[in-house]
Order: sequence, then C-alpha cells, then structure tokens
Amino acid sequence: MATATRPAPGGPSGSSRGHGRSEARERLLSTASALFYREGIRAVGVERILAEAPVTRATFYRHFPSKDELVLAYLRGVDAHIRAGTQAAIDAAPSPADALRAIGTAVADDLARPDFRGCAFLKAAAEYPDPDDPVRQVVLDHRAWYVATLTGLFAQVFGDSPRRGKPEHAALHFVMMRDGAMSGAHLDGADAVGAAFHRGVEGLLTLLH
Amino acid sequence: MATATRPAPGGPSGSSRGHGRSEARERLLSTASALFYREGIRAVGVERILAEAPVTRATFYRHFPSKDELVLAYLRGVDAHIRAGTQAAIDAAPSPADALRAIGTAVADDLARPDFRGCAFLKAAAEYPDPDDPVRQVVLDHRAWYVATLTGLFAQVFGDSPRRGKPEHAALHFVMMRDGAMSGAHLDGADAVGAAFHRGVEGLLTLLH
DNA sequence: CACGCAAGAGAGAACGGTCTTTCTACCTGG
DNA sequence: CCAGGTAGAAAGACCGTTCTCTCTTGCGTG
Repeated sequence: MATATRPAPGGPSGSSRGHGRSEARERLLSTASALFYREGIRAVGVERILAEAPVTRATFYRHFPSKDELVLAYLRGVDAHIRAGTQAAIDAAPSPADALRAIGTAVADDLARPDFRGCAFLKAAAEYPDPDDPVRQVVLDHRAWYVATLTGLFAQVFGDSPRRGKPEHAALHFVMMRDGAMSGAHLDGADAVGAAFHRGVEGLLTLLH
Repeated sequence: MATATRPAPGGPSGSSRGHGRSEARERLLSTASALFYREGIRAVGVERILAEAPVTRATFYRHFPSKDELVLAYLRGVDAHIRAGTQAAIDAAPSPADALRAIGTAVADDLARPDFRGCAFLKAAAEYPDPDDPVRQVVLDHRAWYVATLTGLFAQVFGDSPRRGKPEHAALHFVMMRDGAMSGAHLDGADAVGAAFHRGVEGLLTLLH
C-alpha cells in the first residue's frame, strides 16, 4: 500500500475510454489554463501542471503531444467560452444597442472579478512575439471574430440613422477601449478603470442613437 | 595572432575608466533593450545578448549583478526617454489642450513606427505577474506619473469651463485609449488603430473645450 | 622617461539548476 | 487482453551564474 496520495483511481465518470475527452485530460486542461492565465505561459513549467492536476508525465504526453499543443488548447478554450457568452448576450438582448451594452457590461464584470489578470489573448501575444507562431494565429482569429461581431451590431444600430460615422470605426473604438481597460485594470485599479470603460461605452452609444 | 574577431580593442572614447558608464555597458544596455522589446524579456537569454552586443560574460556581470538588474535598467531607460519626450512636448505646446494633442500625436507616431511592438511596460507587466516584483514597481511608477501628468493638463483645460466632468476621468479615458491602441496596433494593423486613437483623442478634446 | 600595476575587457570552461521530452515498469477495470 | 492510468528515472538542451586566464590601456611613481 505504498500508493498513498492517489485521487480516486477509477474516477467518477466511468466512460473514460475514448481518446477524445477523459477525466485526466480535463483536469490537465483546466489546471493548466488557470496556471497559464495567472502566472504566465512561459513561467509555468510542465512539472507545476503535473503536480497540481495531479497527473503523471506519461498521461500528459499521451493526451497532448507537446506543451505548445496544451497552450493552444488553453487559448482555444478561452476563445470558445467568450464566443458562447457573447452570442448568448446578443440573443438575449432586445436590440443591437442593448446587445452592445450587454457586451460592455460583460467586459466590466470581468474587470471586477477578484482573479482577473488581464486579457488572456493579449498576454499570450506578449509572450509569443513571433507573428508566425500558431499561438498568434489563435489570438488573431479571436480578435477578428470580435471586431466582426461588433461591426455587425454597430451596423444594425447605424441602420436607423446612417449619418454618424462608420460601423467599423465604432467597433474599433470599442475594441480599443476594451483592450485598454483589460490591460490597465489590474495595474491602475479595477474600480476606476471599470468606471472609465463604462463611461466610454455609454458615450459611444449615446453619441449615435 | 589568434585573436581574430575583436571589435576595436581600445574603443573610440578613451576615458572608460570610471565604473559608472562605459562603452561596453552602453552597448550591453542598448542591445539588450532592443532584444527585450522585440522578442520578450524571458525569451531572450544572456547568451543572445552577449553575442549581439558583443560583450563577454565577465564584462556583463561586472556591470550588472544579474539579468534582473539589466531588465530594470532597460525599463528605467524607456521610462526616462518617455518622460523627457513628454515634458518637451508640454513645454513646446502653446496651451494645455495643445500639449494633450501633442502627447496623443506622439502615441500615434509610435504606433506607426515599423519596429513598433506594443507598450514596453504593458509587455513587461505581462511577463512579470508577481505584484511584488521590482519590475512591476517600475511599471506602476511610470503609469502613475503618466496619469498624474495627464490629470494636471486636463485640470488646466477644465479650468476654463469646469462643468464637463472631472480631470481624473478624462485622464483615465485617455490612458485607457492609449493602452488599447498600444496593445492592438501590431495585431489589428497600425493604420486603422492609429486612426481610431486619433479620433478618440480629438473627440475627448472637442467634447470639453 | 621608463616601469609596473590596477582595471576594463576578451575568451572560454564549467557548475548547478530547470525545462521539455522520452522511456521503462507496474497496476487496474471492462 | 489492453487501453489508460500511476510512478519514476533519465536524456538532452538551455539558462543564469561563477571562475580562471590573457591582453590591453592609462596613469602614477621612482
């Protein structure tokens, strides 16, 4: 009985046979995601992840061919999560303007979370400066989707009174404020930056109704 | 004559005796600064810096007790450079509003530089998540100075018509747009983001004259 | 003036640590 | 049986740091 610290050998969900998703894989990904986001990608070694998952080296490399692939899975997970939340906010909003307001509120709520540490994509891009890196591609895809979504919403808002500027300009302004709020909140204080972002979004919307 | 590849044994400036600044030290700092900014701090090893300076290991550790200290010198150099440029822009401007416009133009010019890779301080903060790290302190000092400077200028502008909001709010809004533009420019395209930032600053200024 | 010496800089070996990755061996449940 | 898990050793590369040795330069002293 030398195997003392073992976390439920069988696992709760029985069907962990398929190679797609398994209990160890999910533990691995969620633990790594939290560590990558909180302490940085390069700063977190495989050893740390294995210790906190907890999972052995062999299991890790059976599910992910390399650490880089785990990093990509982490970013793709954040991307999927944000896209789903944004789409839900749009579907629930009674008007395009309200959808934009809801997206802005979601950003402001993020800033106020106690474990908020900035935008996962901007941080990842800062750690991977090579433009050809697959990590950068995921970041760029996410941002392109975000700008396109905002542009579509602003275009609908502009449809009513098309004399206040271009939808692309409004979307870029929104993203610029979001990026700034996300980058500065945990440095200058979430409350003040959140309030500034809220005023900015409100100003952008009342400017063109 | 085995010493083939040597870069001017004596050096151009003779008085390299004082331990404060020397020719090798400046080469070291400028080379490291460029590498840190372009490829990231953690990603650049001492080996790379020594090879590109070029400088030997012994010389490096004679001038800097550790790589961390070199990183701090890099950030303090950027800080000093920006403070000097900003102060010069303020002194040259005929009015506080023009000073703010000049600071905005300086930011926009930065975005358009071909070697622009984002804000050195935001990137450094992303690579050093520990709030107690000396690197974070330099970043926080720089940002506090920046916000204070902008708040002072906006307060002077508000002095004429004090009914349009608080100077702190305007300064925070300016910084938020700057951070966003700095973070997104090399991802979404410097031209579009620079134009959005310019429109944002212009809007912020015409809103309260 | 000649000499010697301290100091800055070059060249390179080497140490201890950490990182990612690979490998072998054993156990368990359907 | 075998797929997926645990356990642990270990290879190979890289990183920051320390060390020893040599060369050159500038300056004060005898």
